[in-house]
Amino acid sequence: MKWTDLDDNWCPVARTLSLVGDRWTLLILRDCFLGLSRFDQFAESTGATRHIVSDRLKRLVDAGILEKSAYSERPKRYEYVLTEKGQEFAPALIAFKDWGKKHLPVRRATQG
Amino acid sequence: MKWTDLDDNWCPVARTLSLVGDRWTLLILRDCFLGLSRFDQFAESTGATRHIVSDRLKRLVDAGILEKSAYSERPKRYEYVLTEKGQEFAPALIAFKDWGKKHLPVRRATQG
DNA sequence: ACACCCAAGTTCTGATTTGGAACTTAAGCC
DNA sequence: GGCTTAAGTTCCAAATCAGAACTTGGGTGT
Repeated sequence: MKWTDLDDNWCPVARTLSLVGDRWTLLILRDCFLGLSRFDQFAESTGATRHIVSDRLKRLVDAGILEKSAYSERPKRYEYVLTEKGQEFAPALIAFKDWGKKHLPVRRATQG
Repeated sequence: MKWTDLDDNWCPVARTLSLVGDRWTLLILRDCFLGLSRFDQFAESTGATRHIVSDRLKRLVDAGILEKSAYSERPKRYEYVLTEKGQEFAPALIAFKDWGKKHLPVRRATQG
């Protein structure tokens, strides 16, 4: 079974995962909430390859979660911003953040 | 960059994703909340291959999100149940569920 | 005893997806 | 003309996945 076969699953969680169920997609979404909006920013911030960033942005735009618009005409330059549908994804990321803060503390500076 | 390189990221969302940032893992977690607990149940319910189920259950147990315990001694049979750490992941799945229900309605039975 | 069934995995192979780096396109700057 | 920026695309090797078969340990039926 593959990715998109979940998109008509009976379960709303599964349907959601068919769209955003991979780490890079969710990381890009996090970046959007942090105010980033450009291709290179996503690539640098997430650590994903440009290849992946390109693919995931396409999916997100197709799904109506992000909107691609030109912020410069010549040279053509685009930015990606959250649609309202995308904005409403915030609770999920907040839940991830809260869980991570509580259960996965960064354990560097080992009691130095 | 790979999966587990996110586990000491400064961002709690990224750290969370290093553990549960893939569709099968999250689908298995959903099943746990629905009351499923056995290997074959996860495989059938999620549609993931046994290979993947095996791998993801291991990760979840290692991470302390699920606990593996024998429900039968001879033959040895195991089940997987949410730890408290795992239980606390509920808000994230609820957020996914709510978002999916609102934004990704199943569009079959097309106005039949 | 012998054949068949179940649960929980593991193993195998071919197909798909990644990762990483280089290349492209279009324009501005010096 | 040559360097820089931004947004992608292309290429190949490596990692991961899908699907099916096999394994292990025991129970059930005859």
